[in-house]
Amino acid sequence: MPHSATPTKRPNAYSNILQKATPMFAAQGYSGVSMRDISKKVGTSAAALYHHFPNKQRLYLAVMEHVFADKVENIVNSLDRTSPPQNQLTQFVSHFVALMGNDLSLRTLLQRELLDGDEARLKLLTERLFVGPFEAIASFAKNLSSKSDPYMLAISMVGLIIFHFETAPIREYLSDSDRPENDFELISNHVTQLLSSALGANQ
Amino acid sequence: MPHSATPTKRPNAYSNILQKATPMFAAQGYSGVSMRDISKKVGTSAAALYHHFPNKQRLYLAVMEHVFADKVENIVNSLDRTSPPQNQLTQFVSHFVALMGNDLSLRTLLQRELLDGDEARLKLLTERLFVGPFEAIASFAKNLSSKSDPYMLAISMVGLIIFHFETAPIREYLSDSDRPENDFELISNHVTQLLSSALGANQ
DNA sequence: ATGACCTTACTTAACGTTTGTTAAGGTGGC
DNA sequence: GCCACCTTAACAAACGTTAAGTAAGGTCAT
Repeated sequence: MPHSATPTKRPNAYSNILQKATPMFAAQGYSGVSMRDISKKVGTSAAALYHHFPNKQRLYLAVMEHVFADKVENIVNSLDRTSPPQNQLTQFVSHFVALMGNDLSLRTLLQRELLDGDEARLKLLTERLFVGPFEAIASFAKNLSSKSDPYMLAISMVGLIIFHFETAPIREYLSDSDRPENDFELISNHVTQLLSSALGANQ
Repeated sequence: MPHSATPTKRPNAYSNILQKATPMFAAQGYSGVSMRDISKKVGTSAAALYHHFPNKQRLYLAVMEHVFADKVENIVNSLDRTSPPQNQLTQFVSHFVALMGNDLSLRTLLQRELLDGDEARLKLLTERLFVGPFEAIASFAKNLSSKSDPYMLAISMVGLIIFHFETAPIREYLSDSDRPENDFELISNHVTQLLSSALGANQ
């Protein structure tokens, strides 16, 4: 073989492991996935993983960092602070719906962390990643309504969106009506309308 | 010992095991808790558990049934279908907030099931337990607003409440303002107000 | 260009522990 | 004597992790 057939074939085992491990941890949780499980998916031995990560905990942490980095920060970048708060609301909702809908691992790991995360890790994650977007959301929430606490409102907005994805697997059993596909736009519109009629009315 | 000192001291090992295992599964998840962990908490040997349950899976399922039974059904009973929908909304929200706030295991196991539950178990749980309350909520939601899909609205209501509890552990790191205690009434009022101003306005 | 040397990336084997589960037997109330 | 209820001991498998060795490739003085 003279030179690599595929031009950019240097998968960098490290990030390849992260990539393979991410959906596994998302689907089965930390203690539901063994190092041997991961090694099988990657196609190496279990011991090889220890060449790249000191132990399982640190591998998991690296997965978290890999998943959350950038993506969460992009929320604050996607908001145009100069536009009227109503527009910012619409912007945020459609952006966040797309984020949660397209990245199953991100949403699942986020919810797992809220369930399983010890205090120290939750504090770290929150301060390093969540505070920024949260403040940005609360900021335009404050301009939307003087009636509600903007911080509670921000939590409500996020929860509203996430729960529609969380309940997606049981939706078809909940109501016998032939539901349409789990359409992002359906959720996006529903949430936007609910929030804007809640906040637009009694400002 | 002539007769039992404490009058009703017949703990019925079976339900005692369930009682001890419930918060453990809620906190650590299915694969995070071993049969020996449970046996230690109960105060017996691990093998003793197999006298009451055929295996770990069935023990877990019994825990689920034990936790969800009654409590979830009570939601539909707590609703007075004859009162105006606005009152039903207030009733439901305060009842559901109390339920989620007072029973940590219930909420946590519910969320774990939505994350981990295989299709078959989710279908079973939904049809046997969730459909009733869900229809009841959707029913008064339909009378509240003709604008939104009542089924999506019902999901929104539940998600709104649950997420405020889900994010409770990171709340203090999210905003530096000295938050009050995680007050049920605070959440209850916030959600009720948000929903009623959303739905009362453009009926 | 060669050999010595180092680093990187992996391998197979094995360690001690924990896992779910079973077998075999004992004890106390009916 | 029987049955509900528990015990201790053990099983094979899977767990996280480590040890030791090897093959490939780059570096560098000679």
